[in-house]
Amino acid sequence: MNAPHPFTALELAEPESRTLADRVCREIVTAIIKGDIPPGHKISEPELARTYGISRGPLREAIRRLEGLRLVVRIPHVGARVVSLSSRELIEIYHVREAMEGMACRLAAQNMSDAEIASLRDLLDQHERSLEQSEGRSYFQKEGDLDFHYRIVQGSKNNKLQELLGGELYHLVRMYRYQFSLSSSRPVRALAEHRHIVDAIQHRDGELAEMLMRRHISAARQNIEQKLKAKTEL
Amino acid sequence: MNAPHPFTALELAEPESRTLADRVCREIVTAIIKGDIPPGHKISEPELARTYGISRGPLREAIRRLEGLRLVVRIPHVGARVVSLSSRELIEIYHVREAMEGMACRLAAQNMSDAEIASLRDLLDQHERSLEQSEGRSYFQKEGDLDFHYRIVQGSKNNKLQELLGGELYHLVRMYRYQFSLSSSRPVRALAEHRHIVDAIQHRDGELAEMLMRRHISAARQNIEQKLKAKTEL
DNA sequence: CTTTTGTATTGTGTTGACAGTCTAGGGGCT
DNA sequence: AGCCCCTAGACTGTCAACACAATACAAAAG
Repeated sequence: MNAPHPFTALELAEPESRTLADRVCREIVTAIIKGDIPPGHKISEPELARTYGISRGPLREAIRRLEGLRLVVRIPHVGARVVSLSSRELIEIYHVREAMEGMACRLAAQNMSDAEIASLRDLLDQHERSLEQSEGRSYFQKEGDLDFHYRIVQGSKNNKLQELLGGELYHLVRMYRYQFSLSSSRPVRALAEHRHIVDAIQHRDGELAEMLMRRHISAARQNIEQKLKAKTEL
Repeated sequence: MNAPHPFTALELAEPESRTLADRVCREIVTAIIKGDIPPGHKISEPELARTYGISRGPLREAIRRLEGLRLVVRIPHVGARVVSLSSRELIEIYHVREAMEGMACRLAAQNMSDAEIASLRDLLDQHERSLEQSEGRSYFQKEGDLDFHYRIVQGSKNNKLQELLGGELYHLVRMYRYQFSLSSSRPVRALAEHRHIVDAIQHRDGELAEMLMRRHISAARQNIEQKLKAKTEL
């Protein structure tokens, strides 16, 4: 009944890609997100080709796709490097999330089915139990939060929103969380905010839902800004 | 001093791409946007390779990039097709624009330099003259409107916003405009709204600027919805 | 005449090899 | 000793050829 692993909702649809390039692309994505390939690291085509046991052709196509996902930057005749994480870019991403997920929430309030809303409540209950058990450090901090946000985005029934958020931004957010260990340090408060958002959606109050989501993400951003500031002042 | 041609702000940085794949990719992008390759058209690799006089290797990488730009959809072992334009997706894009450009406007109000704002006013004056001359059909309708919006996005100083809007959405918007001939049919009103937005930015009133931009795009969306409705009722 | 199956052909996925470009290291010059 | 240039190596960009999957067509059976 439970998800087999916390990534479920975030993984792309196809479980087994039919082409080498797609399969390797996905492997490299997770390798980058988990930090197995560190930020700024040079990506050597012959080396990676040997590592994954494929030729350079499919690998180059995979890299081209990674470029589209903004996970690597390519310079002609020089090569590709994993994106280096700047705190400035992280803040930028949160501004974009505030705007887009706010809109997603507004649309979700008018487009989500009652069943989806109920399922969303179940997810929050699950988070609460997980929160009590581990005293707020394990599941919720890692992928559960993104799981909630992703469901809202799905509930907007807006494909472009889903593509833009799920296709690029969330990869980067996960990457930052893994490497900066910046996972939400205010899980109890965040959970309460999540509940208020679901309430607004259930009442079909799009404006309120949007405002609450924007505040929620804005608060998370300010929390991160403050943390980063404290870090640099050490 | 003036832009050499109306596309300037929209074109990507590099004037001459150093690699075949990049060059061909850009050529195909314009071909798709202009409608030379119609929506839904099957993309045959050998055919295009002959057309552009290159091998299939770089062409495949270009297609992979087009896939990232959401201009083509690929099915493994079947091939790539140019995206087919649905009116639903067009509406979705305008919802995304409302959210993202609203945020861009808010940020622009606090981040644009006085010189940039002055330059923006010049652009609007230029639009007004062009509007008087052609009685509102030529320049402003085609790319001038997007030029204004793109400058606001640049003014936000948020790279992620620039990437997401300039990299994917604006290509699609231009594509729709070319093919549906849906260019803003309310140029005078739109220009007035643009001026109000710049006023708010100049007063450094981010909240007002965001609200005005959201209304502006929302009005454009409703205008399109109404037009599409009238079209289907014919 | 319709349907189904087998075959042929087109096209995608993949590989290996070749050519041009960038980088690094060493030697010569100031 | 420091700087510049040159050469060697590695790597990226490009091309042509091979293997397999999918589609289209045609022939035969119901």
